[in-house]
Amino acid sequence: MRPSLNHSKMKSELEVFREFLEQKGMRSTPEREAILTEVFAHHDHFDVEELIMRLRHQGLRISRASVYRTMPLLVESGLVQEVFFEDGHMHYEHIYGHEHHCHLRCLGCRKIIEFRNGAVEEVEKRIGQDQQFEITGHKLEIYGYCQACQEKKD
Amino acid sequence: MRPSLNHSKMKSELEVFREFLEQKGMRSTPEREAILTEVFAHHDHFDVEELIMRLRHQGLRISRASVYRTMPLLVESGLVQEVFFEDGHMHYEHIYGHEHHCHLRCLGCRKIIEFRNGAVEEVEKRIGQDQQFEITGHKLEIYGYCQACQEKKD
DNA sequence: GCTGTGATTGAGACTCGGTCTCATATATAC
DNA sequence: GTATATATGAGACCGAGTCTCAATCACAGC
Repeated sequence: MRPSLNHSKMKSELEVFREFLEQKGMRSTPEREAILTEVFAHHDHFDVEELIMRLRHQGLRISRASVYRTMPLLVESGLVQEVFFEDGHMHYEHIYGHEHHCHLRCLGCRKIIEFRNGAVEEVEKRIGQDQQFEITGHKLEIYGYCQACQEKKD
Repeated sequence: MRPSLNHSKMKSELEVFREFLEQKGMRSTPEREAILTEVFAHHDHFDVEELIMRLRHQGLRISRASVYRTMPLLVESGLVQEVFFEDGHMHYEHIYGHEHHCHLRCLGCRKIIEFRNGAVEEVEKRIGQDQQFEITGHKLEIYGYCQACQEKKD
């Protein structure tokens, strides 16, 4: 479902992550790389507890602390982004290798619909210029009711 | 700074809140109304702890539980919105009587710049039509570096 | 390849935002 | 005024995320 970019000339996420760590004077460790690999192994939104379960399921016993410590690194490196905060904890998705997209959230069934819309990026660019702001990213979240839930309401 | 609408023909926030509560079969209480009043007494973003301190400062001893219980009501009634989750807790602002605006967040100094841009709303409307979604609201948060922090980085 | 050392990990204690419980109080219907 | 269902307050509780510190490990320098 999620549109992918042409990967032929792209660095792998592992390369990107290693370079990011090196440039920060941090070390590449099996734990960090296993977390990265698992994050990119599925294409859905996830939260940290889910990720830990998936790692456990692989037979990898990486501590909760390490996973929590690694998440901000993945975000800072631009490989992953925070999507939304719900049910008391943050939800993430990997974004490296995917075109930027925004989220429609149904308040009825909690379904998330992803969509791409170039106009958003253009508006963003203009706003940055107006405000003399160097934009590094944005989060657009639209909420409401999906078609099915609109019908249920009636 | 924040653009206000023409209030001449508008219901007061208190009226809106009372109607909202009645329509939900809930009661209007002095605690709920004091919380509402305090929320509308200042024009900055706030978090629940701050709000509780402000209420205490007024000599009002409303329990944390009541304040936490009231916040979702204010949000659901459309008087208040969640702005962003930061430092481990949610931040709010009152929106009733103000034009819709979005937020630029500086990752350097954490400053928040509010701005209004009609193009965002138009894009949103179009997206809703495309996806057959009934849109009730949206949150656009752009992050990056303000002019001062850009200079500091060099 | 071995060594030294500073970064990293893991286990579990800890913090703190937010929720829940339940006895008491109170808003509203009659 | 009375009945009753809803709301409040105090504090216990929950759970996401952080911190501590001893043990381990990645990597630079030899």
